[in-house]
Amino acid sequence: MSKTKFSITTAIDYPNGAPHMGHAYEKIVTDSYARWHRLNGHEVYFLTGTDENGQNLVKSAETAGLPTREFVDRNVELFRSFCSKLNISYDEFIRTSEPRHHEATHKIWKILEAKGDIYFGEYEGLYCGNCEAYYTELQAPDGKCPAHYKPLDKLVEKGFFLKTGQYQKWIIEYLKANPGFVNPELSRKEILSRLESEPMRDLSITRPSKGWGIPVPGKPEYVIYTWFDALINYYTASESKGYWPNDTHVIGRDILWFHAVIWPIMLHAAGIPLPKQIYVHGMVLAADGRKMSKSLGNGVDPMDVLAKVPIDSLRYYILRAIPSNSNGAFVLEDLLKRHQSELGNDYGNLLMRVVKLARKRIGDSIPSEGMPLAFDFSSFIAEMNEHMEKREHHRALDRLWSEVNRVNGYINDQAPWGLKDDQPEGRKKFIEVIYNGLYGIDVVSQVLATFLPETGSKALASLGMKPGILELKARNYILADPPVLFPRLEPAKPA
RNA sequence: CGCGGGGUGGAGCAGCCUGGUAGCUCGUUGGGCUCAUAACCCAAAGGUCGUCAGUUCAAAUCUGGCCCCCGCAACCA
Repeated sequence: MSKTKFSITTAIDYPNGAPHMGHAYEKIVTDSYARWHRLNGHEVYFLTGTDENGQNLVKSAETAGLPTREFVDRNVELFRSFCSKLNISYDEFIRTSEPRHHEATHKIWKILEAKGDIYFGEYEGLYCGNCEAYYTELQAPDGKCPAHYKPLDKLVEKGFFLKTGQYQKWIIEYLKANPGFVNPELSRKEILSRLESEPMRDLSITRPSKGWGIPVPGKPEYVIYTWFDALINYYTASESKGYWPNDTHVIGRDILWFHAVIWPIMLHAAGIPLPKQIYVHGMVLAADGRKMSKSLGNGVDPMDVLAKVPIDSLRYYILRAIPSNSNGAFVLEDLLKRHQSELGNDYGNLLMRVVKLARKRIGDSIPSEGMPLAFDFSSFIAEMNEHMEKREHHRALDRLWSEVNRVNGYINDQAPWGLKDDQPEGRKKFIEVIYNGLYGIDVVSQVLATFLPETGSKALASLGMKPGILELKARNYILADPPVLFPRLEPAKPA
């Protein structure tokens, strides 16, 4: 019997600098869904990668004083090692500079060109020479560049266009007929109202070549616009491994338009099936509630956070404290608080108190035979599934924590330390209570490992278990010295 | 009148669709326990639900006005 397949992607990252908190967020969220499906026995394909085309990279490389190729390679390495630091369990890392991606892009280009959906034309717009970018009248209502406050030039540029306009009606109808296609609902409504409010212009999909990017087939003086090729990465990688159409594209609000409108139109026009869902996560805001930005200097570097706390504290914070479907502020103090109270005191300490007591009074081997189970976790698992299915991981973690508290409460109620070894009934009851404490930790940790892989794995190791096997039944435990999973944070010493 | 989201005890959020005891997590205070990372468990205090008006027997919840905050606004990754 073949396993259920589940394929999930992140947006690919633009490597013109070091990875930031937004990248961390998207990868951690996507990773958790991938791991959740693996725990459920599904055959998972998790794709991430880098978007390596576009003039901005050429510019950034110049600024850095490096050849573009070298600059890009160096930054891509940063993204790769970033993923490994965050314990991102991707199955494939695609780079849009790879030949296979160039080939796939050309293939789709040619299909669309043959259909007459690509044409050569002129684009007229307001251009800022300093930004090397065009602005719309909405962006620059006074005709001045919003970044440089200088008057914009009216420029006419020749290039290729995709007839997105003629698919406007189709995409509107598709979004209406498939309410689950864009999740959450408010993102779908937002896209729909924009689509219905004004006519769509055709998308300019080429730029004059500066020797970097994917050349237009037969017209090497032009390169293909980054967005046009970038979106194709999902298809290039997934299709070759038998995972197209993807189940979920995980993206940020800022790139919703391209994923929920342009990408479906490209696929539809080329006669390729659409991905099943676009899941739009919120944006990580700075502590002041504004967008993290270099110019405001309000950003938090994920590497700085990792210097203070274990990776799983960051993962936990990002997954639980930032709502899955809206923006949330990243407050370092709040993260540190949760590290200590929720992770350390609630969960870490639960493991410690039960395992230590067990090893002291029973020993390392705790057989399951004859043990009545005090917990029924089936509704917990069912509710976790519901939350994850709805892409509400913050609620899933909330739910998970109520189980941590439940097990802690059970230990307190039963007060096994008060049960005496020299009375047969007391001894029997003691072992039962301890067994159930371990059982609770076992189940909770199996589920937790999908969000906090390192923590779950360490906790399970001290029960003699491995992550990845969730069984709601009695199992034999072989105990080992439990590690301090979330060390208490030293109060900042006065300098 | 560009589109959309939000304003609920100290902090972060749920509830609003389908009006009728305002719920959760953290924090605070008191108690319990002593197995454990001074951790855990129980209890309590704390809110005129942004504001003004309307509908209603009854509004955080429905309607309208206003104020404030935020995201997006298509050639940008």
